[in-house]
Amino acid sequence: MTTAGTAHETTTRPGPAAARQHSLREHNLELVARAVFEVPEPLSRAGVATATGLARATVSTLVDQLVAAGLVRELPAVTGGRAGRPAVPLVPAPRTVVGLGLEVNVDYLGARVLDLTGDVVAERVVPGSFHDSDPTAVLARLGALARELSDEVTASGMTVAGARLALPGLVDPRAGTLQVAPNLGWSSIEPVPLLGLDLDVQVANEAKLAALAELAGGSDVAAPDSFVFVSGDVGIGAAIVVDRRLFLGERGWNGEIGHVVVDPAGPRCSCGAFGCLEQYAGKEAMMRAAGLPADAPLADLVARLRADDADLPAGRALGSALADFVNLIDIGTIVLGGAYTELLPWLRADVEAALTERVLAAPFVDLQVRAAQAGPHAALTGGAREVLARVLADPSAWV
Amino acid sequence: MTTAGTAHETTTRPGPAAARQHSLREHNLELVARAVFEVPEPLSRAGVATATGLARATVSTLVDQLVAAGLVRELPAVTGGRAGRPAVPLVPAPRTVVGLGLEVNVDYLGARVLDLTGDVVAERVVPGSFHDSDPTAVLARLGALARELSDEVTASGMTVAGARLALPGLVDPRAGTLQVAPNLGWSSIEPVPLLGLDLDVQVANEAKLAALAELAGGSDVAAPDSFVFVSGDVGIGAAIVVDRRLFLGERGWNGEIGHVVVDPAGPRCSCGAFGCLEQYAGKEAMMRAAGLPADAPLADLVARLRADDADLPAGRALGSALADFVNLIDIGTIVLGGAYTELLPWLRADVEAALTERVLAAPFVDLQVRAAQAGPHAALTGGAREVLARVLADPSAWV
DNA sequence: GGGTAATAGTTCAGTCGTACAACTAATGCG
DNA sequence: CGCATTAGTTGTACGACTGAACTATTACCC
Repeated sequence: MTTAGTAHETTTRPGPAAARQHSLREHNLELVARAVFEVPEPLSRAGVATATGLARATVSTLVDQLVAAGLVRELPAVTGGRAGRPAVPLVPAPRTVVGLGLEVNVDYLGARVLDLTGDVVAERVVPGSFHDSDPTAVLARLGALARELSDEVTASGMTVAGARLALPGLVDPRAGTLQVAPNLGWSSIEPVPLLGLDLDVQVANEAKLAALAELAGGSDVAAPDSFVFVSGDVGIGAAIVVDRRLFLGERGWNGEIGHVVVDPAGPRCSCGAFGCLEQYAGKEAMMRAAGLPADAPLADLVARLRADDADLPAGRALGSALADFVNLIDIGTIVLGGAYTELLPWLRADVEAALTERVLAAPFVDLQVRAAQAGPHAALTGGAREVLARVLADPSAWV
Repeated sequence: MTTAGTAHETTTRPGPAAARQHSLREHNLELVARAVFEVPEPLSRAGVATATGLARATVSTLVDQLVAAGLVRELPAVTGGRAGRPAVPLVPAPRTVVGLGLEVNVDYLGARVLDLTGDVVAERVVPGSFHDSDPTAVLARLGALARELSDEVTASGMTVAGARLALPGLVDPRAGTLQVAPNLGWSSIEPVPLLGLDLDVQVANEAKLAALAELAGGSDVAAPDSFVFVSGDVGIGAAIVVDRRLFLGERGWNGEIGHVVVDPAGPRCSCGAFGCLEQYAGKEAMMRAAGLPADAPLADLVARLRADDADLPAGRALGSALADFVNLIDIGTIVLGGAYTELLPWLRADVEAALTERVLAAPFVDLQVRAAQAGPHAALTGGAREVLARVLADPSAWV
């Protein structure tokens, strides 16, 4: 079923649907599933009951359904030092239902499979240079890679619930189209059919999916519930997460911080305007400012910065644009991803100074700037997690 | 019950609550209420059934409850030219449950009562100058005004469901506090107790409530489902509406477009930073640019513009800041309120030029700039409507 | 070792809300 | 005047949750 989401256009506003008996069950099934999945320590049926407020009897039937569907697994009863019948711990079932994350970016192409526990089950990442590439050829190649991976995990008895394709550009998830990806040189295509996959594949913006990966948190630090994720590379994209959900605006084309005005008298940008952030804090601009070739690897810049012990001039520009962002949307935590993760030590001072100087609410808010935790190729992880989150949100489809 | 919302802080994430049988009823009661309220032509019970997808029998019992609660009224059966038993049209009950909107702004103070049909039942607006005023005295005065109005409508048999107090500044609705309102000269106060009202009063930002008023739409033009509302006066505030709901960010302190960078080499702003939009497109800046005294009435500026037939220089700055806004949040419709409503003819060209030049998604979106429709003192209307929207969202509390 | 308290999980009758179908009510039309 | 048509009501069936009683399994104490 190679679908891209049907666009049920009606003249009347959609509005919420009528709630029937089975809507109740679906709602509570999701509630129980979340209770099992989003808790550090495994819960028992009784634990789920107290956590959700549902009756023990109700929880039992719901959990049984999740176990039967293969989404939840029972661990051996643990006879802890407490009196009473030992509890049966419930955990996300490993290696049963999995999500597939796909990505084409400027310098690599890859696919990653995650299971419900968050483990990486399999992955392939192919470095390359996809600047001004041919979408048909590249997507066919990624499709072949994905099919290989998918066949592999299916042979091991897992079910691939769906896939997300991350692209660095303006994407319409509902229509399944890519409007334009400047750094790939792609425009006006329908990427999903070109993959040739027999799966439910949806396209998404790379920064948005990377932000979702960030939500899972690092090994030591938990992710904040609301943050702005800024992915700095050749282009600069951002995503807004509020209460652990992506905020997409009208079409999902928000977060284009790379083209915020830093100085109207500044250099001309590839987008046609003058003084965009990208001309100060894009990867190529940072390289040139450091006296390096525009396409030098990031490591060269880091080495130079280590040696010179001087801040990046990009910091002031980035701080100014981020202050605008915070003034406009009121999110107090900023997570820097992409190249910025590694460059943060030489950016932090100027960014924080700009924020305290320019953000109106700064005296009343604890503004935080932190490095991304999600690791390399975060969009792959985010895409796979998004698929699995959809499974979690509607477990009844799997029962 | 002079409350300001309790802040149930728990260590665990709140999450959705368990759904019981009565949650079903509450959900469907809201669904039916919305169907009756948000439709231009009155619906019958059968009409509501087809519109909501609920069974006719279910709708009947739900409608009966709404009628019994006094939220919905039955009109005389209309024997239209069609065969069959005549339908009983259902309409929002006039003058039963009402909402109270309150506001203190720089140049006036007022209260307005709306009923469920959207009619203004009563209002008082007192012009004045509240720049650097004493919050205790001013709020006591507004409280007296509000009590007068409230007593009046209560004597006519109506029930005041609650009130919203609009203030031009940073407000924390949950805590019921005002952090700072620069143009009033107020900071760090709890306004609600100072009103001395025996009602559920909540504070809110003025631009946010004005945007809600805008949602009701004008007499001729329907309001868009998603838009950015920019309220331009001495200060410049904005609100973001997505799918007919306010987007508030983390604390409701978003939309501070007045302090977005227009030019880092520009004049120093009252906020301490340089080159903020307010220094170009704030009311006082526009007056001075036109050679008028900073506190001249808006009509003087309009007269001058009519005579000169020249665009406002503020247009370019405003357009630049709005382009940043659209790039960051992806909302295609911009509604200009406050002083901008009247000044739009002399701003439009430059604003639209900046948008098409700077917004990355401009080639793919129909960007629209339009004048606000909500009329004078929009925040009063928005506040009252917000109270009534809360009634609509949970009619079971009134049954 | 056996009794008791404690906790987990299951079973079952009770209640509530919706769906479906049959029924009554009221109108237009031929 | 009868029939078709549409609105609204009544009654039965079914599904989902609850609470209480019951079973299962452990720890602890004498």
